[in-house]
Amino acid sequence: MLTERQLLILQVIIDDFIQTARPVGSRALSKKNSIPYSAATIRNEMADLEDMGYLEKTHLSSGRIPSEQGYRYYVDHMISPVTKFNQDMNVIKNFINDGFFEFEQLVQMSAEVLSELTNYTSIILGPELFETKLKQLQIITLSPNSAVAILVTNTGYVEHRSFSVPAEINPADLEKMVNILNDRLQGVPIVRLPEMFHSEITDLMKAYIHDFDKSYDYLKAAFLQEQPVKLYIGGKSNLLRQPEFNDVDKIRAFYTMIENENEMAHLLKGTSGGIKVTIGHENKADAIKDFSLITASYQLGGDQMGTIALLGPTRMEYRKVITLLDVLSNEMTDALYLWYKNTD
Amino acid sequence: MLTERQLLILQVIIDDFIQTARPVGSRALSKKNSIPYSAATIRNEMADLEDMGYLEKTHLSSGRIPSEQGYRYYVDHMISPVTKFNQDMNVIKNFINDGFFEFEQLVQMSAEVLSELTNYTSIILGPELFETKLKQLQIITLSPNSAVAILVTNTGYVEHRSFSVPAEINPADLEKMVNILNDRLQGVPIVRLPEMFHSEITDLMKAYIHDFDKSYDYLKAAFLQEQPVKLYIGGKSNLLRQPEFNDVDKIRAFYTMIENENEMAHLLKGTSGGIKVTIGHENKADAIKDFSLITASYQLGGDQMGTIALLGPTRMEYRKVITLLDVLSNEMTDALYLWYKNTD
DNA sequence: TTTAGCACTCAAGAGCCTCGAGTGCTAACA
DNA sequence: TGTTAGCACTCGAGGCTCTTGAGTGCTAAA
Repeated sequence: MLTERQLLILQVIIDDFIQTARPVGSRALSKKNSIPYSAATIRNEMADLEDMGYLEKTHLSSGRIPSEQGYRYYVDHMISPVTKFNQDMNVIKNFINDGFFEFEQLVQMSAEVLSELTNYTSIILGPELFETKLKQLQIITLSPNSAVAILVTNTGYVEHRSFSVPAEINPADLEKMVNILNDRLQGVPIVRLPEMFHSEITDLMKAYIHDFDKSYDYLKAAFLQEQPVKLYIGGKSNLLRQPEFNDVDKIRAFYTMIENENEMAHLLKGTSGGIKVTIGHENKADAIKDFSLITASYQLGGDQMGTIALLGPTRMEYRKVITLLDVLSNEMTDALYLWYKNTD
Repeated sequence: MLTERQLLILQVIIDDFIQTARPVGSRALSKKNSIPYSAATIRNEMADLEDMGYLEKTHLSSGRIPSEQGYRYYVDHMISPVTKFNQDMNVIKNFINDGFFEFEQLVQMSAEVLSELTNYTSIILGPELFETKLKQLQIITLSPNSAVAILVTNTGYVEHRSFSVPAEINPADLEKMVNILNDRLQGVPIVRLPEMFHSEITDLMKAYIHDFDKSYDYLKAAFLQEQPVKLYIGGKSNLLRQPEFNDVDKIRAFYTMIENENEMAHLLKGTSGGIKVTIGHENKADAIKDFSLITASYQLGGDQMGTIALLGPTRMEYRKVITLLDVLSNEMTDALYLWYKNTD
């Protein structure tokens, strides 16, 4: 268990290091008003904190920096609710309540605002279709040999895809099929669409449609092809301003990782509700063992919808980031609730 | 005018420097089989080429590197049609002819393939709606207070936007209006939509629709709000592998620029048909005075549609890039032609 | 228990040296 | 007259060494 004094010293060291990115030494600490002990005393405490694993040295005679365990303790026990960031919180609230016009836009702007306020990189994983339901399917013929397929969910999500129609397929047939599908599939959860397509519908349609198999394959491809995950990343270049990024190799590693959308999406997925902080080696992905990731989710009526995250150096302004993420995810959840309430 | 020998030497120097990124000296040159002159002779020629502005030194006693003027000459006079990149060309042809399913996907994949083949950063400016025509407008009511608006063009481009419907607006009215608009506006060029909305349609509808003004404003916002430009950037981290990027400040500058989508779009716009090479200071934007930009456009039946570009260091493999861009833009134009032919 | 004092450590930066790749110029050669 | 060999000179890069300053641990005194 840490003593009062150790707590104080640990906290001040971490706060200071987060600000300056430089190892903090006993003498500098002893000069602060908040710390009424001599350098020697502080040295003793620091040595103890190091033994306990909360601090580290960068080399034998350097000042101390927080270890990952130190950050962990800091995040778990030392982040009292702060009103210090009121101004930033208002920025978020205002921009959300400004009224948004489109869901994707809201998400994208959130990412930008967030990384601007924090100077870290923000990542937003778009809504999962998991719990949404089909509102409408539609096929629009553009020419004898091309068409565009549109799928709309009850949450207003629109997917579309244009494709060419081979000569042997009759566009009119396609439209007929889509009409039938529309009647029968409305309200079906998107995830169940593939099986419904297959099991329930085909019998009915076979009777009506000439050359059914080919047309069916076509529709299936048009509507059910898997969509890539939606990932918005804001402020990629922000991190370059952090002093830990003075090393070209680190930059390379960072950008190589961040451009791998699949890996990023994988990283964010599976974070359930609430705010979660992952520090350094706690991260599964090797590429961000030097980073901390803070995730929060925004929701629509209890079903998790998406994830907001901030990625920064382990030396991160945890307080600020946690506060802001909390506000943002609540505001988004509220906004989405208002937005979609009464949706079937 | 350059002599035979000067031409040879200039070309070899540029080729060599493009490969190695190191200043090339007279002695190294004289050892090459293709150059049967002694180091001293070469030194004399190099001095002349420097006087003429085609070469530079990095410091008083360094080897020579091409000047921007040198690259310009190289690009204008020394790039004979090359079959050397047959293999890469085939990669492009194959992937395009693999059959694509969606326009946006094609564009995005092109960007990726291109930057993979070249190791530079590729930028693709999405199609302009300029010449496309309206195929269909649609409004889908999700709930009493939200709806999604969808706009489809004759080229299969789909734009959509969800928005909330204030209590005082009757969704049935909206649908009625959209039906009327659909009848009257089909085939109208997208750019003319705003004026058509205003001038031709309002009189007709005022008669039919209760509380017309509000509903009208709403529809207008839903369908006519300006869309941001579509910009795909592929292989952003590729350039980090180039030796000229060993400087953190340069990296910062590069990423800051590349994330500014508007500026990038502006840079690519206004490049008419054909392939255009802009070297170093020939670029308007300060941020890429160190880079070269090679642009090509892909077309649909003569109307310019979009721009493909590659951004790299001035020390760029111009031959390869030009060859590949040429192939890609032709292939895309062909593919789009097949795709959209017979479209109204 | 706290503090002062002292010997010790290390990173970072400045200064210096060496090495190698390059140049320009001059004089000799074909 | 064009080409080449030779020589003195230049400069960047990398390796050494030294100094400085911020820091530590340990011991002994208050």
